[in-house]
This record gives sequence, structure tokens and C-alpha cells, in this order.
Amino acid sequence: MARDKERTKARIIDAVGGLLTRSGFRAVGVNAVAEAAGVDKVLIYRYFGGLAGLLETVADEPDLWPTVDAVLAEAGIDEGGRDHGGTLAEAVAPLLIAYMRLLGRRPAALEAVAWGVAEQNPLSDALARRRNEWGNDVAGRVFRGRKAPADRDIQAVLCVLLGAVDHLMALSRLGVSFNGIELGTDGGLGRIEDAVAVLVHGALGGVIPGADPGVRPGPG
Amino acid sequence: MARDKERTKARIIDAVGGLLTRSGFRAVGVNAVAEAAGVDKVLIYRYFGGLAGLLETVADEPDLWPTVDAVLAEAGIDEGGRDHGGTLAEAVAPLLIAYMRLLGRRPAALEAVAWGVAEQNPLSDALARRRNEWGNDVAGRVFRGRKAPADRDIQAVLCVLLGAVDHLMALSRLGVSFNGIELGTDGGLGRIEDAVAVLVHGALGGVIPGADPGVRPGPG
DNA sequence: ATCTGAAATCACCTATCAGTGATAAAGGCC
DNA sequence: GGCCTTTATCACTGATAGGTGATTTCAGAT
Repeated sequence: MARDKERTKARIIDAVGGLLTRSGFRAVGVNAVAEAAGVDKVLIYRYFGGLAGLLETVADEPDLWPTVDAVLAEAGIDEGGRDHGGTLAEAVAPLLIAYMRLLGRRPAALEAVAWGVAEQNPLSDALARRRNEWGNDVAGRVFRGRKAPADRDIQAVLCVLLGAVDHLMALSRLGVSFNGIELGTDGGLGRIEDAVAVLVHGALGGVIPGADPGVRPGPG
Repeated sequence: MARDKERTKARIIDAVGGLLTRSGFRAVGVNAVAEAAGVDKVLIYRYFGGLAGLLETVADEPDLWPTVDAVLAEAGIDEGGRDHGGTLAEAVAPLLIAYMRLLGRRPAALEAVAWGVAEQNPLSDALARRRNEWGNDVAGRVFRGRKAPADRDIQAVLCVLLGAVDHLMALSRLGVSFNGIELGTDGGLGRIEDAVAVLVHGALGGVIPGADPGVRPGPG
């Protein structure tokens, strides 16, 4: 039980996750991690080469970031990748909302996203790499078999929407308001979800659900 | 010339701006500000009650945040508030893009936005208050006389788009990529601008400029 | 039992930073 | 010129952080 190197490494990694969740990125230092893990801080240097190496290792932990399958499941999309026959917008909107909700339940991931905006750090850098593969994976599964409007930069549109979700969810964890909407409440986040759906349907095509036909974009 | 309290205060405030611009928020500490201003750090406590008070004062500086008039001017909208007769989307899209560009030219403001996401601090708190009035002011001028679709939460839609702009511009100052788009380059930001325009027109109504009619949202 | 190497700890150094009490210099005023 | 208030500086403390060399403890092999 005692004197198990792998177990000790795992405890250190877990300590980082707990610290991120409970106390935020600012609290993640060599001393604090060592104390939270109940080990000597020298081991962080020995086993991970320092705090930077430790954070990179943490970023590769599978439970830090929501998996593609988890997002698809949350969105109610068959993970087998079978096409549900809907339009692109009908697939993307629930996906973004599912991503939003999953992110909201992962304080450590939100913390990493938020601090990756403030300054580059080993955790957010490694996470950014993983997210890129993640995005490609999702895109590959969603775009397959669906017609995308060729006259719009879908990648850029998704970039904007993903950026918005990251930003607003990161702010929500602080319980602040943004543009008059309380992001710390379910009501506020619900409004954001609806707005995301409106934006997706408006930009990616298809009818906006529940929209008054009189104001729907059209040739008129 | 020497021994002028107001002048010294101004120098301290300027030092914060310069430090934000050149070295980032992390570098803004009592010691660094004092050194950059060429004064003793005790004066920060005496004149501003500490770093927090100083940052609140900085947030109220008119040149930190783009003024409403500057954004309207950048967007090519008459600052007198005269209506140009366009649709809501035709007014909002250039406004968001103007805001985006102005923000990109204000490293200190970007720094404040970015760190306000990471953690609450006196600078971002005070800035958030100012931004709220700012948003109300802009909204008041833009919505006046224009028909807004009643079936959509316009405030939430704008919240999402503003959040996206803040997020992507904050990332752009780090020169990173996001969702495969290089935000540090003019080309990447240009794609973001176009995407914002597409999203605005899609969600707020009106025809997307240059869009292929075949894929335009409609009853079909 | 004891030797050995891995695993883990201890004690210590240095740098940095926020904050404070005592002190010095400058300029108006008579 | 001498005095007093304002302005500004000096010198110090305490806390916290990252980082490292020397040392100890344990498990397994011989």
C-alpha cells in the first residue's frame, strides 16, 4: 500500500483536480498540491519534472474534459453515428447546448478554460490541443451526410459559437452578470441556450423553432 | 513641477495602463506599478487606499474602454443618432464588428476582459459595471425606431455574440488558434468578423449579404 | 541479517511581494 | 530666515512561493 510510485503519482494528479475544483487555478502551486495530496512536494519535481509537467499530465486525464461520446449522449444523438435525418442546424444546436451543460458540470475544465484566456499555461495549452482533436472528431461525425451551406464559413461560425459558450460558461462559474443576464442562474443559462439555438438555426439554415413566420428571414 | 499630488496620481494611473499593455495583468502589483511610475509604493496606499482602489480608478479612466461614440464612428454610423433606415441586423452587425476592432487595438482593455474571466478582481468588476451602462447606451441608440422580432430573446442573442467577441479577441492577443482558426492573424479575425455578420443576420432577420438564395432559411 | 536501491521526507535557501512606521525634503506663509 | 503642512522616500517586517541538497525509511534480494 505504502511506497507505491504509481499510486502516489495518481494521488498527486487527483489533488490537482480537487484543487482546481474547490479552490481554482490560482491555488494550484507546488506547495498546495503536495499538501492536498499528502505527499512531499519534491515528488512533483521527481515524477513530473515540475508543476508544468504535472499540469500537462493532468490535461491528458480523460475525466477532465467531456468526451465526444458524452456530449453526443447528452445531446440525445446515437453514439453509433447513425444519421437522424435532420438538417445540419438540427444536429448542431443540441450539440452545442449539450457541450454547454457538460462544461457547466466540470468546474476543473471551466477553470482551465478561463485561465487559458488570461494567460498561456501548460494546462490550457495541452487542453487546447486535445480540444482541437475533439472538435475535429465531433465535426466529422456531425457533418457526415449532411448538406452544409457552401456560401458560409461554417468553421468560423462554429468558432464564434464555441467561443461564446466557453466565455459565458467561464463567467457563469463566477456568478456574474453579462450584458444584463445573470449567468449564475439556471434561468439565465436557459436564455443563453435558447439564443444559441436561434443563432445556429439562423446561420446554418432551417426554420427557427417556434419563430413567428412574419419575421423569419426571407426574400421579402 | 515636482511635488504635485494630482500629477503623481496621474503618473501612477498611467503606469498601470502601460504595465497592462506591455506586461499584462499578472505584472500589475504594488511594487511594479510604483517602479514603473517612478514613485514610492507607499503613495499607492495613500492616494488610492491600495491596489484595489487604484484598479477601480483605472477602470473609470475614459481611455481604457472604447467609448460608445468611438464604436459608432468606427461602424460608420452617424453619432448624432440619426436613423440610417436599415434593418436591425444591418445596424447591429457593423456595430459588433466595430467593437471587435476597437477592442483589438486596446491591449489594456483586452487584458482586463481576459482576467475578468479568470477571476473576479477590482478592475474587471468596475469595468463590468461600466460596460453595462455602455451596452444599455448602445442598445438604446440602435433599437430606437427599428423593429425587433418579438419572438426571440434579443438581449440573450447579443449576450452570446458579445461573449464570443470578448472571448476570441482575448485569445487573439495570445496569438493562439481556436477551433482551427488562427486568431492572431488578420485573416483569421476577418473570418470571425464575417461569421459574426452571418450570425447576426441569421438571428436578427434580414438577408445574409452575399448568401446563395438556395440555402437561405425559409419555409421550404 | 544485511545490503541495496527505490521511495519518500526533512531542512533550508532565495526571491518576491504586500504592507507599515519612522524619516526626510520641498514649498507656501508670516 | 524660521516654521509648518504637504508630499514623498527609506528601511524594515512577515508571509508565501518555488526550488534543491542531504538524509531517512522501507521492500525485496542474496
